[in-house]
Amino acid sequence: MRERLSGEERRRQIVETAVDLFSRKGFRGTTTREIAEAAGISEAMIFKHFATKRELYSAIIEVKSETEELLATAAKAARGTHDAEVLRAVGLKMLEQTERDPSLMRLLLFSALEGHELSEIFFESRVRRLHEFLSSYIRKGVEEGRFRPVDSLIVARGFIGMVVHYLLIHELFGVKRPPRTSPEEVVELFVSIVLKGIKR
Amino acid sequence: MRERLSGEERRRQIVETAVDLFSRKGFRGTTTREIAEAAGISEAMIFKHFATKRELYSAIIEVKSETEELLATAAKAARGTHDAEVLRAVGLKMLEQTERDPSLMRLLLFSALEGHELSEIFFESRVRRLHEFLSSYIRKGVEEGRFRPVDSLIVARGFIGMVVHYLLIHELFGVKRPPRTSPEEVVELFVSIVLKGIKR
DNA sequence: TCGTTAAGTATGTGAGCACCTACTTTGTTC
DNA sequence: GAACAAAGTAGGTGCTCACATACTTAACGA
Repeated sequence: MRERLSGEERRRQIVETAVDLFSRKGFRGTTTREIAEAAGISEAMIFKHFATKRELYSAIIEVKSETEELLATAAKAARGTHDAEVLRAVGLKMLEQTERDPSLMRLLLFSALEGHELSEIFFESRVRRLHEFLSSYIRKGVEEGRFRPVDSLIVARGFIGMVVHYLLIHELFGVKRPPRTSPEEVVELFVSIVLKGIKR
Repeated sequence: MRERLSGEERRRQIVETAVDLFSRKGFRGTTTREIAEAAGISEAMIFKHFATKRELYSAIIEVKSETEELLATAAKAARGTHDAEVLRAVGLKMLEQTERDPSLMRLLLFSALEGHELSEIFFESRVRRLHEFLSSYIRKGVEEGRFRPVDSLIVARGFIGMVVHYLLIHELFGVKRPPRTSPEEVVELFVSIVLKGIKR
């Protein structure tokens, strides 16, 4: 016998199931039938909760854009004394979060490539705000004379790019992780390069 | 009246048309009907040249993996005197190549996300070899004492990550380019950060 | 305990997909 | 200029997809 859930619960369960499938196979690559099977219900239940497949996809993206742990961590770290702490916190959080659940990164890439209109919202909440945060932090360092005069936004993106690319290579292209190098060491190296690279 | 081409020519034309469509909409998002229409022929012609849609996709990836201008440029630059020249050459080439034709980058991402089996070959020829090249260049610098002892592969990926992420943001997420900063300046900044960051 | 509400299902349906079959046109060769 | 091979087409075919319809079952308050 199948478990009977409340509307709210079932809705959440459908979203969770769909996240997994969409992130692995994309919007077009995932069928509503598959989602229903994986959730252990009939297809019609999906359409009772979401008018269209696209609406389900949008619901996912909205839910996923909300969980904004990353920025909070970064902001807290920004009150630390050393520049290294801030960058390290951001880098490690990105690594940890993505390695624990790569579906977000894949979803972001898929929606951008497939040209989903909600990709922008997603990008805005997940990427842009992080860029802004790091950028303004670096700009302050420049103004205070700790860093040489650089375009802070480009530097911020550069640092994030290092980390993102590292993740991309492992999570997306399946390159096996270097056995003797820990994530902490990798982030540490990136942090030290950027900080040495922009200091006066 | 439609132009009648030789088999070889038509085959090439189909591939070119398909590259454009696949890179914009992915493998699953592109229909053989669309390709035929865009190429100005009937669908059956596609299947006369390629047994399956997947075979057409594979043909594309093989063709696209071959054009190895990038590494050649890099290798030439490696004979230059200054480290900056080498990194600059690699970075600029990546920028220039991708901005002229973003389809390659999109194709690479799509095939990795969609889990196409040829993604690996693609990755190997386009990405991995560049990593190896830069990595061994940096390793030499470390051995010769110009750079501090760092994991050369991580650094190489870090630098490439900076450039790739910059491209990703603009080509994929459609962020408008900063009006006052030229690509040359951006690459120059990345190069200077990495070189200052790893020098003794 | 009965009536209402909402969760849930079985079974379509029309559109669009990859791919096929049976055929016609065109360039080339002797 | 006839024979032949290869380029090209019109019009399917069966399958899968998103989504719809008509129904059944369970939960729960009055």
